[in-house]
Amino acid sequence: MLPMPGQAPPSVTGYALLGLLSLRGEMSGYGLKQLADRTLRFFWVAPAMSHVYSELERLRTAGLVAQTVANRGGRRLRRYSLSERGERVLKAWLSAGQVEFPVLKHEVVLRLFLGHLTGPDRPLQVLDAYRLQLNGRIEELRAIRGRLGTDPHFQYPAMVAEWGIRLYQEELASVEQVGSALVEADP
Amino acid sequence: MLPMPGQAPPSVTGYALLGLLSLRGEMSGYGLKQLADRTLRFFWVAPAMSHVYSELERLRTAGLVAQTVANRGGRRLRRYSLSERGERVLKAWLSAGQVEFPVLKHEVVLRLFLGHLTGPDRPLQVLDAYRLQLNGRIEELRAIRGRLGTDPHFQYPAMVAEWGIRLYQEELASVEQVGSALVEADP
DNA sequence: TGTAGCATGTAAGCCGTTACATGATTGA
DNA sequence: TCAATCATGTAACGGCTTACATGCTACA
Repeated sequence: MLPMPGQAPPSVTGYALLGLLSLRGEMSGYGLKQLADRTLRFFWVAPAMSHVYSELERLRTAGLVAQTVANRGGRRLRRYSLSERGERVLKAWLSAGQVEFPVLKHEVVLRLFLGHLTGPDRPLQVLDAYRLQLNGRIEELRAIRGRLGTDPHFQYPAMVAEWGIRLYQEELASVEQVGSALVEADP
Repeated sequence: MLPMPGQAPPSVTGYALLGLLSLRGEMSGYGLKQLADRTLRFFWVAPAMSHVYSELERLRTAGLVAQTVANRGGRRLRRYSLSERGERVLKAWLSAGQVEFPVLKHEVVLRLFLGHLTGPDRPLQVLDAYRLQLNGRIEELRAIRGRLGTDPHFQYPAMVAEWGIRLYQEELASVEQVGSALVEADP
């Protein structure tokens, strides 16, 4: 049940990758990275390609993923899937205790926080660029939400997509509000 | 203007610490950590004590902070302040180009995303605990906002506190909404 | 007199990134 | 035939954490 005695348990990102495998079945490291970019990125991280490979290797060593190696054109193509043990360990982790409070690394707000060093124009400029990026993200998420449809197999990812759309829309509203505060504080 | 040729520029956390020094003037590493826990934590990170010390040492080597060493009871008490060069470098960074899109590491949403492995009860439970933590955070931020008052010197931190209160309140609303979706999807 | 808070550090190690290196397959 | 995409990896390093180690000061 617990990750083998003497082995460090997977990192949260490790568990997240196991979760992606549970959702989509067998896939390559490359494919997993693509999937992470469409999912995990919005609420966890977009792991680097090399990170995905090293993490998969660690999970394989721990017996949490199974690997099948095929030879195509003289090179090996690996495909990974969740092992039974992997599924047990993942479920145990999901059901277990403490969930960390979210961590936000928000450079836009850092710029606002240090506004006394620049005056209000710079935060306003940054906010403006941020607004554009937010609109882009909302579009991405809407497209993803659309593709998920009403298939009950993807109902949880669909909820997450909707959560994200809402979050970014609210960020947009905050941008407006902070913008007004900055303009008023200008003199 | 640029951080010395041949020296790596500070990390964002390095700049953030410079910013805290610019806001409050001379202080100890210990004090800086306390301040970070009341400010940076909400939109960047809560750096570990040892990280604050190592970062200050790096900034000192780069000539961005000045250090004064006093002897009290046979041991050295160090106090740090922003150097002129530090202020120039910080302002240059604040005014410069690309601001990264915020990164969110949200374990609560990760649990929701993988709901197919647990069923809706576990995400509901997690959401419930999260609601409590959010209320706590909102209280903290309100207290901080209150202490900042209307002093124009702290008007930007005050805006950030207000932004945070709003963010967490919206998270609370999202928790309600996701909760309803989970209950409806239950069967 | 004891304990909570102030204060400073070192060492080991994990998580994750960038840069570098290589090659096959697909489709325009 | 060329470029984009699929695909797999290694090396070096940065940022940050945990664990460990130490000792003073204020105050109840």
